[in-house]
Amino acid sequence: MTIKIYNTLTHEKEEFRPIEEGKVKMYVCGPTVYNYIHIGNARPAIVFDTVRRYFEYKGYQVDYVLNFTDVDDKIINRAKETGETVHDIANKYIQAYLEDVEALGVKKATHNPRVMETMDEIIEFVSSLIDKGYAYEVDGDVYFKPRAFEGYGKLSHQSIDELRAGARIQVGEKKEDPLDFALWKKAKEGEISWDSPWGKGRPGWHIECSAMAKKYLGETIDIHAGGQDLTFPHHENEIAQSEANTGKTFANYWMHNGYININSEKMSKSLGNFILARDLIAKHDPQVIRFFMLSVHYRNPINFTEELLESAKNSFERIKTAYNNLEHRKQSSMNLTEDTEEWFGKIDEWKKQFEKEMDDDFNTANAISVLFEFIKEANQYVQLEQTSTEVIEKFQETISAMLGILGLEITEDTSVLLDEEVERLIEERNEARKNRNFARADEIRDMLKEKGIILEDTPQGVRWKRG
RNA sequence: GGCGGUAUAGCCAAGUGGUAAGGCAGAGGUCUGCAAAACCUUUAUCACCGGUUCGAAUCCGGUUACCGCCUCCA
Repeated sequence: MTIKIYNTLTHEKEEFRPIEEGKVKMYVCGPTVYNYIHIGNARPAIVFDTVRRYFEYKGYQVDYVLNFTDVDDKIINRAKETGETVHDIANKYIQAYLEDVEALGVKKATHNPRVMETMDEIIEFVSSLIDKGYAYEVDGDVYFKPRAFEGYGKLSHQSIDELRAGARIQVGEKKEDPLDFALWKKAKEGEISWDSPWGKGRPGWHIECSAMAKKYLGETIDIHAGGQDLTFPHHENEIAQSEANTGKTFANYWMHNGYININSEKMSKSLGNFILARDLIAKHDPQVIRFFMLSVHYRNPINFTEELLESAKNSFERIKTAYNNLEHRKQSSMNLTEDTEEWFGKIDEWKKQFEKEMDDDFNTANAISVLFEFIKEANQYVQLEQTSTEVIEKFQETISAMLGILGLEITEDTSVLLDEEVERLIEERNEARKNRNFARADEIRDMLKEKGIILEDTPQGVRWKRG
């Protein structure tokens, strides 16, 4: 089965065909590092990490590039406010980003290029665009001319004349056309800058991604991804720059994730209604946060509330409970039962079903619903009179595999060994139950509950967990 | 003004032509000494109007509401 991807370029789901057999070259627009990331920034990190994981699960080798914008007005302003250097600010928040995203189960990118470290390539790129007549220099600034690039607007599906109405010229800019955008900005007095053929300055925002993608992935890449709001102008401009420069298709597939809303309103740093990823991680199990994000299709908006997160927590708990109940049932299972093979077949079917949903434009919402149906099957199995260890283990492996694709895992309880005292209490309770001294039995169960240990009596003996 | 998206049960959320997945919450039942967990049963005709079709949540037209992009933004 091939993977289908909804391509913003065509507004259709298309079968994924890699440029190079067995490989995926993927570029994801990363954060501007002037602050801690909010949960809206966390969404693409999680979503595209899941895309990557699924490709890898299917046997692809994925080159995953995520950049850091470490030279930008906001960073410069931030540095002015705090008295730190631009480098300090950037380093601090890059570190913070990596921590936050790791907590959320995001794998490390193959490359994490930074603007400061890509300056030579950027300057070379800009020069090339000037040479080819797509860009011009005015008094230390360099601008790109969208009108010179045929096909401008093809990603955002806007005609160049309609875009014109929205374009503005800011004070001090010397554009020939309002649509023109900066490739290189002349340095202001005392501002961080780099030498270039046009004097001291720094790159415009869009050019960095074109330069980095080319540097690490080549002139044509498979997938370019980012938040919906980057479609225009950022990605539109990237296409224009890259394709004007190379004459080749920049990216075959464009993927854009939906926003996270707070009270049905877009969350953004500019609106100030944001929740920092690290604050949320401190309060909630990051796995639950990830699970919550993946329970909605990546292109749809997510409305965030504490209640919805709570609901996601309970859902996720159901999966963990099922897994742990399987674990407990292992002790009372036999090596093989007559229908072992039959169960193996059934389990494989569920896995295929799960993959089918993922193949369809990474429909994690549907994949999760398959997982829940599978969980139900597992729960039913656990209650059979005779169970096979192999089948139980296969159930567990499959649950882990499905979760693994989503970047989730059943974490081992590190404090899995009972204190001797607790063990003794469970034993005592068993004795009490035998003697039908239920008052004492309940007393012990309540006592343990207060210590965070939940006892459950099953036909196969006492099952306990930390709650 | 231009472009685009969304509208499905109490809540969340899938579903692009054949009589509505899944989860949370609720109700009833089974199991249990009681509980827990689990299992079983139970809750919608898909914003509205009209059209196409044997048949539409799903296609077309219109209406309403909300949201986003067009300006830094995941």
